[in-house]
Amino acid sequence: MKILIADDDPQILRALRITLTAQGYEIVTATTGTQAITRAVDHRPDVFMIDLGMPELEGIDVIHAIRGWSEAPILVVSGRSGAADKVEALDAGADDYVTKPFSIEELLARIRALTRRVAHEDSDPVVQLGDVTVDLSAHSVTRTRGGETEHVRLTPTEWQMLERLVRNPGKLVTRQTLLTEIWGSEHVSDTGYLRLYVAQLRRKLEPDPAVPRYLITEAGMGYRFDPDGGPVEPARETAHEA
Amino acid sequence: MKILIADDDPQILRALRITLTAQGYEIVTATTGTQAITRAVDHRPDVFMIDLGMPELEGIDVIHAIRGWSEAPILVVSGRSGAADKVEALDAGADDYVTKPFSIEELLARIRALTRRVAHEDSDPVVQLGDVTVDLSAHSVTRTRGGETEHVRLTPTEWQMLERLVRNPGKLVTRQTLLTEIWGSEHVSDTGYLRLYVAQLRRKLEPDPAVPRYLITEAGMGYRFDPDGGPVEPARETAHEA
DNA sequence: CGGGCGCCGTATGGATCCCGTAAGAACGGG
DNA sequence: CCCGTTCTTACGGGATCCATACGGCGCCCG
Repeated sequence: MKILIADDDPQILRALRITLTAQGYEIVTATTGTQAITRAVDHRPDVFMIDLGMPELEGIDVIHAIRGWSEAPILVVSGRSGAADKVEALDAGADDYVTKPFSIEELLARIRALTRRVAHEDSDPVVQLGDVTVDLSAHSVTRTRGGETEHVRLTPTEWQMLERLVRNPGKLVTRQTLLTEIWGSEHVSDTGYLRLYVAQLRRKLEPDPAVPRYLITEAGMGYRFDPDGGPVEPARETAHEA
Repeated sequence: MKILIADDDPQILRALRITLTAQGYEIVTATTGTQAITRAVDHRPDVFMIDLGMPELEGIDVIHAIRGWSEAPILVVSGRSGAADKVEALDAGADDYVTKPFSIEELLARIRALTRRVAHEDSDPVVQLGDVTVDLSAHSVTRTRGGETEHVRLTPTEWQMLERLVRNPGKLVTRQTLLTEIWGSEHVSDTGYLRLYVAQLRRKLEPDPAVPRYLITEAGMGYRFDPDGGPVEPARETAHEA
């Protein structure tokens, strides 16, 4: 997420750069109106923070210029607190207006509110197991067969186990961990739950349940989810390499 | 353009109603949190103006509830000017925060800024469930049978539930989520509400209520709306078939 | 080299919980 | 006071979960 900050006060610029960088934003700064436009065209920021009282070009004109080609949110930061200034800026195309001095926490929250609408493409944890798609956020499992998608129904316990495995791709999940996290801390002795539900999951998810490629069992330790699907032909000899 | 104003001060309500009506807006008012949610579901406003200090239900909870099914802009109007309150409201899903007393001109400008963004978005929430059409924006359900269209009446609670499900197509909606968002955060134990209203919805919407194809129940977890209508042949238990 | 043992996969049956349905009471607005 | 909505209660059916049993496989050990 890239933010362009246009302010003629270098001290404010420095402070904001430090704070916003710490929040994970990428910062581009400008000290004049013309520079703001130039850098905006150059860097294509996702959010604008624009001060009104800049030399060379008024902030209002900068807003107009930006709105000529960008839909990105514009947050105006200004020392003027009059209603007329706010109305003018907002009607020019700004999305929010904050007066100096402002709380940095509030500013961050307003930036989050503005970017929330633009950046709803937060990567959904979606995992592919051959022709089966697992969407953890939607709690849905679908199998695509010949262009047709059909839903695969999972019981709550099956979900619990699948979630534990998929959220740790490639890593071993101890039998102990699964038992205590799903059935409670008092369960330590394996009475056969795991084998049961792993079998059930494989039957519903694996292309060939008899030859597991994604839900791998580590004998004596636990289970592991292999996101790559393992080898296609497991019957060969892959003995000693380096 | 319809605006819902939720405030416990009837005097403010009256003043805002006059001013905003003069601007060409359609106004819906509410004086309590629960009433705000009810009327929101009922009238589907394009913008929300919510006061924080309302009885029955905190403004924050109202914001959460609205965000459960609506993307409409939320403007918080509050007497509290602390940064913490602002951060909390904005992070809960609000788009703007204005402190009382406020300039009416500024308020109008902020509303214009918020609605400007919505006008560009073009999600037309119309869903088909067999021969039944659900128009979320128009707040209407019609069944077309042999060229003839008849109106289907839904109670407010039925709408609440249908909204939650249809707004999240394909995604599982937890029983917990439905309970807390529709009946309040104090409800956690299922006393049978959900089964009741889901049955009611199925009776009114499903082509064959005995074999649900759109309002799918996920045993032990919640419910899910399947926009594709699922398979014609309901999936049997996973045995050993090709 | 062979047997014993432990671990894993699979199948089956019963106990329990959850879901769908219905009928009736309580509540609130017109 | 009537009517629509919401809530309570109860019951039958089905799904889920759990316990048990059996066969296969690899590993350790004799």
